[in-house]
Amino acid sequence: MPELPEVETVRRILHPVIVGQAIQGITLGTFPEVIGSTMEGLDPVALLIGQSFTDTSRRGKYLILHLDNGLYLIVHLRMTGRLLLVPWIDPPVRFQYVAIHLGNGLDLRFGDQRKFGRLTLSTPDDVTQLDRRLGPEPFASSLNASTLRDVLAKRPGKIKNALLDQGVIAGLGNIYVDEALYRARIHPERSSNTLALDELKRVLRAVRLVLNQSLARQGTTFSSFENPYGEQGTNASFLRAYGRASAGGLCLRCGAPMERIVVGGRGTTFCPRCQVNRIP
DNA sequence: CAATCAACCTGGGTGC
DNA sequence: TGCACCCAGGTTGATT
Repeated sequence: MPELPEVETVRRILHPVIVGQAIQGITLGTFPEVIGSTMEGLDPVALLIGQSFTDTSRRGKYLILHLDNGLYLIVHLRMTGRLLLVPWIDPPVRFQYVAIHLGNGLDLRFGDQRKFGRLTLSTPDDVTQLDRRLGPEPFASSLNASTLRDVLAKRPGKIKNALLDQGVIAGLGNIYVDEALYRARIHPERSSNTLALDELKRVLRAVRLVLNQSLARQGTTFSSFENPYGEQGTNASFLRAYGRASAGGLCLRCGAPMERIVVGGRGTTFCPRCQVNRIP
C-alpha cells in the first residue's frame, strides 16, 4: 500500500545511488509486460540501455526517474510493488520481474507479488499530462482550506472518496485518509461540500501531520512495504485509526470501540463518537 | 459530469 | 487436512 510517504522514502534512498549511473543492461523475468512505453512500437528495454539516470522526482504516488535522453521512467508501485537495490550477483528476489543493471555494480530491481505495478518509459509530454491530471501535492503552498473548499464545492459525495481522488489531492491512499479524518474528527461519509472552512483546516493540518510523521519513520509497513534496502517502515505501530477496528481497538481519544465500515469499496476505520456525521 | 463498481492479481486468512 | 471462498487496495475504464 505505498502512498506518498512510502514512495518518497523509496525516492530518497534511490536518488543518491542511481543518479549518474548508466544502465548497462536489463534482465526481464516471467512477466515482461510489467515494463512498457507510451511510444507506440518502441521497445522500452532497448531505449533504456545506455541511458543514465540524471535525477529523480515524485508526483503523488508516481516515482519519476529522469534519463539523459530527455525521457522518463515512471514507476507506480500500486499495492505490492517493490524497488530494491542489490548487488548484480544476488539471486532474484521474490516476484522479481525487472533487473536494471547499473554501472556501480548494483541492480535496481522491481518485484511485485500481485503484478499491478508498472514501469513506463514516458515522454516529457506524458509527465506534463500526469502533472495536469493530478491534484496539488499535499504540501504545496497553493493548497489551503479555501482552495480545497472550492474544489469540494461541487462534490456532494463522501469526503473520504474525495480525499482518495488523486485529482483532488495527489498522494493520499486508504491508510492516511483514515488517519487524517480521525485526527480531524470528521466522519468519512460526511458530504464533501458541507465541510466548513475550519473543518477543512483541521483536515489539511491532519493530512500534513500524518504524512510528515510517516515520512520521518520511513513509511508504514502494514503487510509488504519495504524500502530499497529491504527495510520496513516503522509507522504502523503509530497508526491511530487504520486497522484498529478489527482487533477490537478502542479510540485513543475517547475510549469508544472503533468501527469498521465500507466507503467507496474500501475498508474504513473511524471512531463513531469522535467522528460524528453532522454539519456543525 | 460525478458517482459507482468491476477488473486486474495472489497470498493469507476463515469457515466448513 | 483440504477446499471453497473472501479480503486487501491503486488505478482504469465502463456503466449508471
